[in-house]
Amino acid sequence: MALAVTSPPKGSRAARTRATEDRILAVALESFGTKGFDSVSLDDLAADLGITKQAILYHWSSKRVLLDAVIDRAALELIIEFDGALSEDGSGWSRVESVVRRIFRVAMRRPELLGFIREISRIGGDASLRVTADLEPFVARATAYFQREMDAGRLRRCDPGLLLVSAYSTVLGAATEVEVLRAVGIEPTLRSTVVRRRELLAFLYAAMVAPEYARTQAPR
Amino acid sequence: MALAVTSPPKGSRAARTRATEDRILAVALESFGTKGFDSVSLDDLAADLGITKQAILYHWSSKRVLLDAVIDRAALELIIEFDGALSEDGSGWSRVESVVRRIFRVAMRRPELLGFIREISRIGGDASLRVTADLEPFVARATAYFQREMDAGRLRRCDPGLLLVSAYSTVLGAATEVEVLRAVGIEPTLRSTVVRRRELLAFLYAAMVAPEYARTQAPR
DNA sequence: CGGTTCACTTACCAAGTGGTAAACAATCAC
DNA sequence: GTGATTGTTTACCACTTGGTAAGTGAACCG
Repeated sequence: MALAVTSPPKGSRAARTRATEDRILAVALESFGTKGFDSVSLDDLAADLGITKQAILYHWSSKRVLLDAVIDRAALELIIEFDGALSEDGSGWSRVESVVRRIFRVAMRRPELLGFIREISRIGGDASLRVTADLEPFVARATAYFQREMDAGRLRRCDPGLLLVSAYSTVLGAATEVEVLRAVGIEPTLRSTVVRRRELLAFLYAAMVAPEYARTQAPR
Repeated sequence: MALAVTSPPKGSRAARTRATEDRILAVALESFGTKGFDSVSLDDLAADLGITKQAILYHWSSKRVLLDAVIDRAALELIIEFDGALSEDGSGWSRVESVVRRIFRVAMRRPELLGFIREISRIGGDASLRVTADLEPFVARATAYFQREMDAGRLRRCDPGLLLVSAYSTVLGAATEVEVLRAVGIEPTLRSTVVRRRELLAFLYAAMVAPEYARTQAPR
């Protein structure tokens, strides 16, 4: 993601500045997403980056302003990850399946990204307003897609927004709720993830696909 | 829940002590669940309670030890809320439905309880081990129930643990993921909650109930 | 009644918090 | 080259953090 610029500084001054800000945002996103906003001090961040806290405050005037920047970055990365899947070919179930696979991949490779969105929801106030606004275009596309598929009789008819929330939290839960998985005796290894994804797809398939349409298709 | 003992202290000393500890645990659970463990200082808690921070530290030797006590309390309350539904009469879908309704009720009335469990998962380490251990008996009962229902052909056959996680995170998401709901244009009012619950039940019904069995029943 | 225990407060403390001010060194414009 | 600009550091600061030590008044027990 971020171009990891190491010890010998090169490129124009502007480019190096951009690279530094990029590194800070990347580390901040990771830390905020896994440990939580309040649990990460600016000193912690700076130590991880090998710089001083005041260097961070030079680029963003306060921790809160930095958070806004991290929110924008997280939303951007999320959209990049998922919007592509929504644009892919295929209709009905196959497109839903590709989105679910995409979410799983993100949840496995970059759990902090999804964790961060949750964290922001909890902070509330301006922060969640911001992430909501950032993601609005993507949400609009997704619900519009659901609506079209329902009209075409390929998805079970229901509130498209609620369907999105249900699917979102189901996938997010199965992908990230590690402790709960452990509680039911499922160690989150790589192999079990494949099984989990398969079962979850079956769960979602049953829940979402219109039964009349399903009968005309091979279920998996 | 906690017997709210107000200004004039009465009852035996032991009883009053228990009442105080109860109040502290209740407020701590609420605060930790909504704002997060690190975001709530002992001074904040004490101020909410109208006592001093040192009074809290008298009952629990450190903030971390207090957290353990709050975990135990949260797990106990969760089990009280849900275990009853598992023991109710009825089989197959009707029992699942009653559990879902129960979770919704808890999510609406006491969002901090479910939020706290999430928070604990994120803290990780000893904390999540503890909540896992506390909830183990309940989880065991639930998965055993699913297994029986699958054997009887009333629920779609799949991994019972995964089914529990999927159902759990779906319900929890629809019930608590307020920001996401807002993002898809659903204001979490009381009336919309009823609609949401109905749609979610349909979603889960389609996902969980074995199709052969469903055909013999009135879907709702 | 008198001493002990108990629940709690007042008074602190060292470490860490977000944030400011000023010094400094590399890089840019000329 | 020279002087201004820019990114970063060193030095601070006021305040909050979790936690300790000692004191206090009421309830309990003989």
